[in-house]
Amino acid sequence: MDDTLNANARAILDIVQGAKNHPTALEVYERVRRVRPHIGLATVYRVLHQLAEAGCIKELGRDSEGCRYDAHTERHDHAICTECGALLDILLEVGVSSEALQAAAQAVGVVLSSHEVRIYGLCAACQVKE
Amino acid sequence: MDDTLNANARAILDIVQGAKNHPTALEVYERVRRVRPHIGLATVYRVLHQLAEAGCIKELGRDSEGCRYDAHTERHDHAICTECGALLDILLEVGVSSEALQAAAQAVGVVLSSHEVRIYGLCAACQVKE
DNA sequence: ATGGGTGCAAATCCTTTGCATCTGC
DNA sequence: GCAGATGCAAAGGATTTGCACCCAT
Repeated sequence: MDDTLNANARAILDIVQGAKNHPTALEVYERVRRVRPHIGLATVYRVLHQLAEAGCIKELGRDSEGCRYDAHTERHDHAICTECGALLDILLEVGVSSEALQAAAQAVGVVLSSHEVRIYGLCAACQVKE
Repeated sequence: MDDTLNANARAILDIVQGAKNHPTALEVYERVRRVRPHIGLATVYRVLHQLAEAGCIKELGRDSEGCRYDAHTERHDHAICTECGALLDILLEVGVSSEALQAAAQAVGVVLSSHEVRIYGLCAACQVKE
């Protein structure tokens, strides 16, 4: 999956995979610069798109900071803080029944390929601040 | 819920509620201009935030076109086209068990307030193009 | 020499902000 | 007259693009 990657792409993939959070393109840029100081921001964006296209990473939606990337490619769910926007990985033990998903998808003419549950609420840090 | 709104806010809320799709701020702006030609884009953004804050509408995540708004405030789910990004309302008849949601939220220290299921796949229009 | 990948800078796009003006009370 | 709302234009921030350059083939 990754032996075709060049040095920049390799470094970027390593960073996304090694990140504990879901880094934005800018965060990836800053981190990759420590290893490859001459890399340009445009290359980071280009490579992130390629990696997402290739399925090595996933592009999560944008929030106020920008687009976030996730190297955790197996199906999983997310918890999102309604206050600060923090995005945390979760895994629902009991998923949604796939018949229900299929039915809902069919109802709007969509060919189902995956799904994700998002739960919203206050994260631990924001509970304290309230 | 809306008798405290002024004319601009009223017009904007009407437009979001009357929209069949999930309009972006720019779309709302263009539509509200037909009714109130002097309105500024900044006011549209300000009012949309206020309405979202007040719970009259919901702010959906941003996609390539920008931030989308939804006047459909009851809990529901979405189908998202992986090709063109189209965002469609769906409702899963069989939801996720609330115990599972609670458990997952607790596991990451989040106080659960709502949830949403997202299904991904090709929308009808994009199936044809493939 | 050739083509893809790269860096830089400029351009774009959406969104926010500053500020002077206008409005309703 | 004042406080809040508004329009306009400028600023801000993320992402994309144009283009010349460089490297490996």
